[in-house]
Amino acid sequence: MKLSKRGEYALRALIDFGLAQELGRPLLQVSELTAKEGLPIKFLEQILMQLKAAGYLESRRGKHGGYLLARPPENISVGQVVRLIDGPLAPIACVSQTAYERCSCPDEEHCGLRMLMLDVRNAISNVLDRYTLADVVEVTMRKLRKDKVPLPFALEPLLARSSSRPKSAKRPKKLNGQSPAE
Amino acid sequence: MKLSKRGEYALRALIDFGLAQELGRPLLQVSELTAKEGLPIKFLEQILMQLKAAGYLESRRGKHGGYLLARPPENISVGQVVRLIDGPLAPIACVSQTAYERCSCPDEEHCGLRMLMLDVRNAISNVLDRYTLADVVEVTMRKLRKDKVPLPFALEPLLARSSSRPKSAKRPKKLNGQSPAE
DNA sequence: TAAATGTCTATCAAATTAATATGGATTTCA
DNA sequence: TGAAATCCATATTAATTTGATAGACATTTA
Repeated sequence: MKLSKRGEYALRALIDFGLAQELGRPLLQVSELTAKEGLPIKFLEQILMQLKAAGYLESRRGKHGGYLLARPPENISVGQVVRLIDGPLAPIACVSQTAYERCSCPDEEHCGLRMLMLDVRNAISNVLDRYTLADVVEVTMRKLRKDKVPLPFALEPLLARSSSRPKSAKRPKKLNGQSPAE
Repeated sequence: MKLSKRGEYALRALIDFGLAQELGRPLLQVSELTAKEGLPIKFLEQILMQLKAAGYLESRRGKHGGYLLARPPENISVGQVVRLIDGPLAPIACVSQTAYERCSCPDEEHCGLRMLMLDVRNAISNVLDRYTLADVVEVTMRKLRKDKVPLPFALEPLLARSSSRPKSAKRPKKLNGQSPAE
């Protein structure tokens, strides 16, 4: 029932982009991400490109380039991201809602394994398809603040003054005066 | 979130052993199983040996040998079987209850991904750890009967008269007069 | 004693996953 | 203008896992 590293990194990255946007600096460089999370940079690049191709991220090229969310986090379903990267949620193809495939058993309609795995699929979907990136970011932020953990993603890493505003900026959300970390 | 073929075959086999026991002929040969489910015989052999080593099955060697359940189906947790064959239920190791491992993220306690995946783990566990083999067999039997599907595992394949009784036989459960299939 | 079965271990092939490498295109800015 | 920093694109490889096959052996029954 594993989530692949690729899937893990993709979600970590998206969550970071969500946090970054919330904190007023939506644009992150690949190198910042790999530094914060300790991931192989070239591998992460591939993943970000895939997320971009799928419409989750957009990018700025050149010297002070980077990636940022292309859509409001409320609009990004965690389940869809997992499907993009790791394939269907269902443990076996014959119970997948999005990628059904007949399985080998002689009588699907009376297959005990299938009934069981359908329950599992639905259980997984009931989590992943209910949460959006915004939910995950929100609960993360809440927990960080509650425990007074320094928030990540300093407002200005070197210079990024002229970079664009978040696409669907919510109210700017005044933060408490934490010193940024890392 | 895949279940491996190995896990799939293991569960299919156990369900079949459960049905067979319920139908009064607990002992099945590997060849019968591969015939019914269409699986590679040598691969299934390995899996059955693993299930035997783990105490789920016992075996009879020699001419009219085969495998049968070693424990009452009520006592076989589907989740434990999946763990045996496919490893922990948790999508990532840092939320596993049975095989916890620290993950790469700098602050586990405030990791959004981790909170999310913990929910997924619990959702999966809430299905797989609640069902026993007996539950799966029962619902399968019920459905087969409701739809009047011929029940599998004829009482006497060739000769098996002298084979042992089921270990923890429940009431013999008079079946309706279906003709056996396959 | 021969046939039918499970037992055991080794090996292999294919697929998937994870990562690395290399060079190119674009932008910024000194 | 040109060098540095970044994203872009593709190819390659290394490691792991998965799925399966092979073959000799042991045991039981008829």
